[in-house]
Amino acid sequence: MFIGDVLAKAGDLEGSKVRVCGWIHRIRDLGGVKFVIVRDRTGTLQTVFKKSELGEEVLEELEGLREECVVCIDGMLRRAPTKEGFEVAASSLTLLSRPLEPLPLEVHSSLKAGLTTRLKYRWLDARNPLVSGIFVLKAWVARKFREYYSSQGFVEIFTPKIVASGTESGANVFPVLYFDRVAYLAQSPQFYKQFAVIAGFERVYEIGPVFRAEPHHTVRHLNEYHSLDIEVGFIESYHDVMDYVEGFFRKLAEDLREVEDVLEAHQAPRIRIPESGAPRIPIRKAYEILESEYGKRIPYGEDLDPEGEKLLGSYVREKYNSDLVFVIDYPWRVRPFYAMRKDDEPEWTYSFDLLFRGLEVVTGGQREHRYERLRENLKDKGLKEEEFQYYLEFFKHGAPPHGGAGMGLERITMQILGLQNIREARLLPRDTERITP
RNA sequence: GCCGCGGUAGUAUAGCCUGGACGAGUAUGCGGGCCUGUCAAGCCCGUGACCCGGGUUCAAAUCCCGGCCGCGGCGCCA
Repeated sequence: MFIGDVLAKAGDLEGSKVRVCGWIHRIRDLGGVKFVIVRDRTGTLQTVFKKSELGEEVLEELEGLREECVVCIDGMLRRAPTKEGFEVAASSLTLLSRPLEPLPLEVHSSLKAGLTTRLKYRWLDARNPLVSGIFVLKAWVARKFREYYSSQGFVEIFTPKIVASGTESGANVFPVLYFDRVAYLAQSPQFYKQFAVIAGFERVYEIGPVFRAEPHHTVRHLNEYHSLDIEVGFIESYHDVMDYVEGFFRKLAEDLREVEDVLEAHQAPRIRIPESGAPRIPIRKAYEILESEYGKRIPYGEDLDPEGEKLLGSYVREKYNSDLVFVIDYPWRVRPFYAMRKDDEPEWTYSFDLLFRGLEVVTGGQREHRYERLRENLKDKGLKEEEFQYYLEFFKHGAPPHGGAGMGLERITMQILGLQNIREARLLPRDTERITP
């Protein structure tokens, strides 16, 4: 039985025999009485061994016991002035495994170690409840994503991660040997989710890994991460896509109490989204706000830099009491060729980014679904049509207007919990320096 | 890719600027001892480190040069 279950039913189980299995979290040895705190995924529970009750022999078995030994302990559950309100009066202990060497990382205080050390010994670090909580929350976000979009009539798809070319410039992809040819790890499911819409599924979503071969050195980039992707056909405008994205975040905000324990442990605040909706600010307006409010100048027609995003994040927080802000109508020159350009001003696009507490966590927009326009876009970007031939083919036989978005699962997790480094939100991060463990 | 910072016991740190009493301090872990209600248990004893190579100097953890490794900012992006 999980410790969490024992504690949940403690009222009924009081006075009866229980068995708890897990790792030894702490030992407090007072000589004639020994407290052994056991930890499993669901919590910790104190067990107590008394010499006067058990005799010398049982106590001797505890010699050499130390932190992170794997044990099962049998005993009687009773009330006690512990944090949990209960303890197990132990009758026996079964030792299943013990550390062969001094621990390179102390589990109960692993967060005091440097991130490099923690990642090197991640199997120890992840035993810290504060750490495993991150991944419980991450799994919860993924589940909410599935639930929300399924409920909105979306179908989950599973697209190839080995691909023939990148989706944009092709510069930032990892090559892999594919029999006698070179293939690449997918940097985005972009083309295939559009494929799925055109193939008649109309509304699709996918949770999958994406690979970016950029040598970045920052706290918000990984070379492998999980992308939450959606794509929707028959939209009226890119606002429909934003509505779907906002709906998902609203769902997260509403249901956040389901993961209250994790939030409390990380002292994470609620997600604030105004009743009227998250503000949608054209980037040209954002330039003005940054300049007038903060004296921050972004060159006209450029993307926001990280500082600009942070500032805009605090602006909407104060002005709209919102953790979310859509920045819309990005310049054509900073967006990929498949973005739809605005009818009346082709230097701008029907696209958006979503900033969550000042960090870009979602990118999306309406896609160009008209074959000839797509060819023009490619040409305008200086891309070779031949390289995107297979993609262009999709659009020859009836492609509805559509749009979609890609969201970074680790970035969302990081922003919900206020983590300082995205690597914390990835069990085994892949970055420029790290491919093990 | 460009720029900046750093590398001291298993882990986390002090010391470095201003070279000498640093024979490298502290916490925790680990080994041993005492202890029957701890909850960061406590107390006592022990254990264990200056990234590598070269240079300056009477003297280098400390200053200089090179290397290796790591971290971060920017660019790019989720």
